[in-house]
Amino acid sequence: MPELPEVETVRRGLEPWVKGKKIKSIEMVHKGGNRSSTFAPITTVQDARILELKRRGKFLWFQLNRDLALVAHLGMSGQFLIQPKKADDEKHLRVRIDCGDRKKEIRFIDQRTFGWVAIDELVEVDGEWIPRSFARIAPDIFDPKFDAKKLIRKIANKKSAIKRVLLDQTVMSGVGNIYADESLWRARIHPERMANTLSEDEVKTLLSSVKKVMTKALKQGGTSFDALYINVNGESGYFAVELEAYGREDEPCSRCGSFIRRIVFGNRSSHFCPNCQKNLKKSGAKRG
DNA sequence: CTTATGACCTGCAAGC
DNA sequence: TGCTTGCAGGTCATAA
Repeated sequence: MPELPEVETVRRGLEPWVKGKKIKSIEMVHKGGNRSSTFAPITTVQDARILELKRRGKFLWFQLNRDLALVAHLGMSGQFLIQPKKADDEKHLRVRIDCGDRKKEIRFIDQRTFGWVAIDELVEVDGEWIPRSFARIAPDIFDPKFDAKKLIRKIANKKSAIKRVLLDQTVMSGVGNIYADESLWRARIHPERMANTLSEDEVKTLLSSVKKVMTKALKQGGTSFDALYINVNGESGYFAVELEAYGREDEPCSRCGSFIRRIVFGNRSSHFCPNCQKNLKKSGAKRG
């Protein structure tokens, strides 16, 4: 569910509850997805101090005063909530963290179990120590390490539909199904266009669309369709009302009035305007 | 190496 | 009122 703007909204909401705090207790109430690292039991970080709450792409990472990190991924339905300690356990409660507040605790809740919280070891990448779980993903578009030139070259060599490339976290992280469709709509590029047929200008337009769409979404607290994505205080995000393509099948395009279409490829839905976002006849890769 | 596919899991809505 | 089918914000192992 959550893409970069939603994960960042959660990070900002959670930060004041954890930054500089000591982990008084941490408990795996119910095992989450089978992706959880088995590097160490979660209670290993008890008594550690949380120095920073960081994010790369869709991964959250609690930086500790240890050689270990506490890592979290929300998957499709994971959420962090600040709850009263005396509130009943939620049906899908996975992890409970007490950071010393007298009345409140942090809960990780996840209906679909694709999310997880785990201990991870640190590895060095580009002179920076980051958790092994996401050491291979590329920087996201807001990361100071984001290198547009390098990315443009990478995309130019991809023999795959541009939508797939946008979703590939090792190319650029943070983009998911909603913001891929929204960015492509904004850049007037068909999701099935082969990446290596895009001109440099088209790729630049696309990247600035990704940034623009995500910046706007972040200002609205992300996109909520239901209770599966909410901020740590239970509030929804309000970007859904501004969506132009995603989830708008058979509704008119706000630019030209044509009806938005939904197609399925790569096991995902793609929404686009058939008039504004035309696919080129496959002429193959450029020669020479 | 690259790219494509389906598996993982729960719950909801629509159609019969 | 069931039952079945399809769909959902993501990632990963495996196959080709």
